[in-house]
Amino acid sequence: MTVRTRFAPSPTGFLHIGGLRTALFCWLYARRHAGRFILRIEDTDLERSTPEAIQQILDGLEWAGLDCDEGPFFQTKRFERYREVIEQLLAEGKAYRCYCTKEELEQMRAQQIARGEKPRYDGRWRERTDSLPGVAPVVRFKNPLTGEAVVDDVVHGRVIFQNSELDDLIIARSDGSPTYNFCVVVDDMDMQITHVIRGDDHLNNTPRQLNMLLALGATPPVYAHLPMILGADGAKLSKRHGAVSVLEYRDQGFLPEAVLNYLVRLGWSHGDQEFFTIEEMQSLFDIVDVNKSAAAFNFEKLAWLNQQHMMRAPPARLVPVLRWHLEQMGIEAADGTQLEQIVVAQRERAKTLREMAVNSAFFFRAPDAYDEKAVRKHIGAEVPALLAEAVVALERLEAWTAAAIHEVISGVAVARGVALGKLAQPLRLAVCGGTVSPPIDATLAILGKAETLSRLGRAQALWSA
RNA sequence: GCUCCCUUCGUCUAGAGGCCUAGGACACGGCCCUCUCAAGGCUGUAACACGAGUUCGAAUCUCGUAGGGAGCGCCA
Repeated sequence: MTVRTRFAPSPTGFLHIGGLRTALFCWLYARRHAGRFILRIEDTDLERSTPEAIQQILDGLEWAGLDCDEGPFFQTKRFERYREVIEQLLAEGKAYRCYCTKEELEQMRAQQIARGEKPRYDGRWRERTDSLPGVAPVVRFKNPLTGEAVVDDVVHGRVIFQNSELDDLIIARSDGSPTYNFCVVVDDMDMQITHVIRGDDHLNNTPRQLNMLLALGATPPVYAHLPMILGADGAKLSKRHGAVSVLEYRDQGFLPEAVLNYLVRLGWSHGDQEFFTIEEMQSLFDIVDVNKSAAAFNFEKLAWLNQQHMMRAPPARLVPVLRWHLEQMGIEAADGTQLEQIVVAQRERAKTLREMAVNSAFFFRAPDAYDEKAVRKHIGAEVPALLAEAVVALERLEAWTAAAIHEVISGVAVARGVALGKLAQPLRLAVCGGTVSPPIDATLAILGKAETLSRLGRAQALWSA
């Protein structure tokens, strides 16, 4: 039997990082077992579902590279099918119409809570066959009164629920529209889902779904309930924790493979390994290795992993991403070769591609000011003469490569009897306006001879005065 | 309130009864490397929630306690 997993988000907001983790585990499990990954949009809540949210989810998954094999399916397009199954259950006596009003139910709940009981429907219409004129009924599923629902969860082990704890849930609203728990059951059955992998906030829904599946004569899927992802403070993940939407990570300069690598290690591990390529995740991931406890999101570790991925990726992989971030800053960088050199020079000194773009702006824009503190520290009385000598030597240089530049600069330093730093820092300051850049030889090589000399000239004029 | 779930360094985790003087990673501190910043190397601080029990032996098994979370909707 081929493995079939599904990711079933509801389009009531953007795709958030917890949802992406769930999607990732579903996707990895399907890929690992040469199965199928199915995308299903659970949009039965007509009030809150929006087309923008649907697009956001699709964009997020595409950016992350989690491609689906089937779908997206939309529950709103399957209402006829749900109606059919509801009729079937009604006809078989496995469901019934309930004419309770919302007010009546609310009162029931209030009384139960007052008595310290678990609020639940008491089944007062379960055996009635009459109707109440003027009231549009809901349809309820006849949950077994006795016995137990046993969920053999891959991550939690066997979890047993007493049927007596469960009530008869509504499967069709008074307007006839089907409800979430019911749609899930019909869809998982129709789509022949073999493994339901989802957040463990759904663990409590599982016994109801299991009972409905059994009532419909379907073979229940394997269940795996993943631990939740918490904010850095250990509280439930929300907007105030910063980036929650998947697309924000793209905008902040994270690589999708790094985000996935970070997420896969939340709740899953493979010995002591921290770095995983997508291919490694696909071949190593297994739900039996998922642990049970919730994990707090840690931006520093994500940033570290992002850098690790940047350092190991082929430079050409990063070029278009860096170009995009530069464009966001109003910098048009046409020369791909130069961008590739920048990537190689900068990737070990930036955690994100956005940071790399910021750090690399000076390659495209001559500094309009020099860091004052640095000028005071590095531009002493001896610097103009030192710089002048370096400029002369650089002007003579034909082969403008990092190695040749290095030779020239260290040659000047040695000749003047000063440490390389005494020359490198003034050069750096002149060329990029600050004290931080890749090694000075590489920096000048990337900048080009003409631009280097032009910037040095400007600085000389200023510092000689 | 009731039901269900969870509990190893600050954080992510390794750990399937002796291999644990509890390992790795992020973060943090120190040292090294060094033209700046990084990256890298070495190194340090730091955890089995608590209490019983089972066992020759428990982070690992059982039961309690405490703390955290989820669910209990004509939301998904």
